[in-house]
Amino acid sequence: MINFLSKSSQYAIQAVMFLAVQPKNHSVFQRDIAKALDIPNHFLGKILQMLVKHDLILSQKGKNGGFIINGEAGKITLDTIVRIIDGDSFLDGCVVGFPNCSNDHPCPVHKEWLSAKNEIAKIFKQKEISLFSEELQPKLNYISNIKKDQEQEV
Amino acid sequence: MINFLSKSSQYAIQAVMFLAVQPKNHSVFQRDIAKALDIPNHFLGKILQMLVKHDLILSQKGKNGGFIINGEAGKITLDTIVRIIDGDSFLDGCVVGFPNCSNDHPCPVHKEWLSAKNEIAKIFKQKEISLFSEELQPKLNYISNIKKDQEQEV
DNA sequence: ACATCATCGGACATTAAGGTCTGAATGTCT
DNA sequence: AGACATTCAGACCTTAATGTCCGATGATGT
Repeated sequence: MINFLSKSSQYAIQAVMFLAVQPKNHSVFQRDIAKALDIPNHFLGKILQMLVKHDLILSQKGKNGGFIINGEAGKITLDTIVRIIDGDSFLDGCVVGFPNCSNDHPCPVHKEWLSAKNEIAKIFKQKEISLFSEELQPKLNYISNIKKDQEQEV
Repeated sequence: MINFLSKSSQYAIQAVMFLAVQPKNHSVFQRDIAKALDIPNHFLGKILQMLVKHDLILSQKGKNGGFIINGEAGKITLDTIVRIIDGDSFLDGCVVGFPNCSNDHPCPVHKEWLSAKNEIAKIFKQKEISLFSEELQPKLNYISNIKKDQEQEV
């Protein structure tokens, strides 16, 4: 299976979704996020730091510390997260890797791939985290259930 | 930039396109394909071997040897090539990497991503190599021009 | 002030993809 | 038959992403 997004981006998105689902003003420890989502703890650490630096989430050191979503959780889009982690050019480039493929000088699949990329870009830009909860509560439950499943196993 | 396809798949597709564009019964040496498409020579070697094993292209050893497309060039789809190189599950899996995401148990972006994947799958399955030449001759020229550009530089 | 706890930050280890090299196998030409 | 040219096949190296470790930093409660 080919990863469209890097693991780092995937983990970042998962973490933000998880934090967005928490009760108001409820911060979570890194290790608890890692356990709930089955992400390597220290690897998650660096990803959370990046999200903090870009003000998507807030961190608090020491006792009763942890991470919490910054402001309006719903305003964060997947696009924002991926650009922070994987950079702005995550949707650029030729699918089949021709070096000088461009709109002026299109490779054989250029037009078709452009259309697919636009649909992907739409998903990433339009969908704010909050929309998922408004549209489909069951989907939001998916994420909180991950934690519950984990606890039941222990 | 994130690679949707692996380099190996990209190189394989490029090589097949290149061979499909050659004059009838005209075989090409590995090193000439590599030079024309700017692909590492020996790396291309293994990819060509895989394509030979799966009967997409034919090989001939010795003097006047080389590689040539097998049968109806136009009948080869991108899907066929990618499955040979990257495996059958190249479009499976959750975009954001949730471990147990499925149709029955969808993650927050499951439905949207499914739709995007379907469009991508359509591109890869429907589009035979021949269609590109029928639809858009300039696009086919793109590939032959790569070789010409190379020759001019030397 | 002090002990404690969790994030922060850099160094280091592991893994998988990508790429290189060399010799064997096999074909063609004279 | 012999020389030669090319693919075939495996071992090996390199690089970037992923994952681990540990000490420094800063906040909190007593």
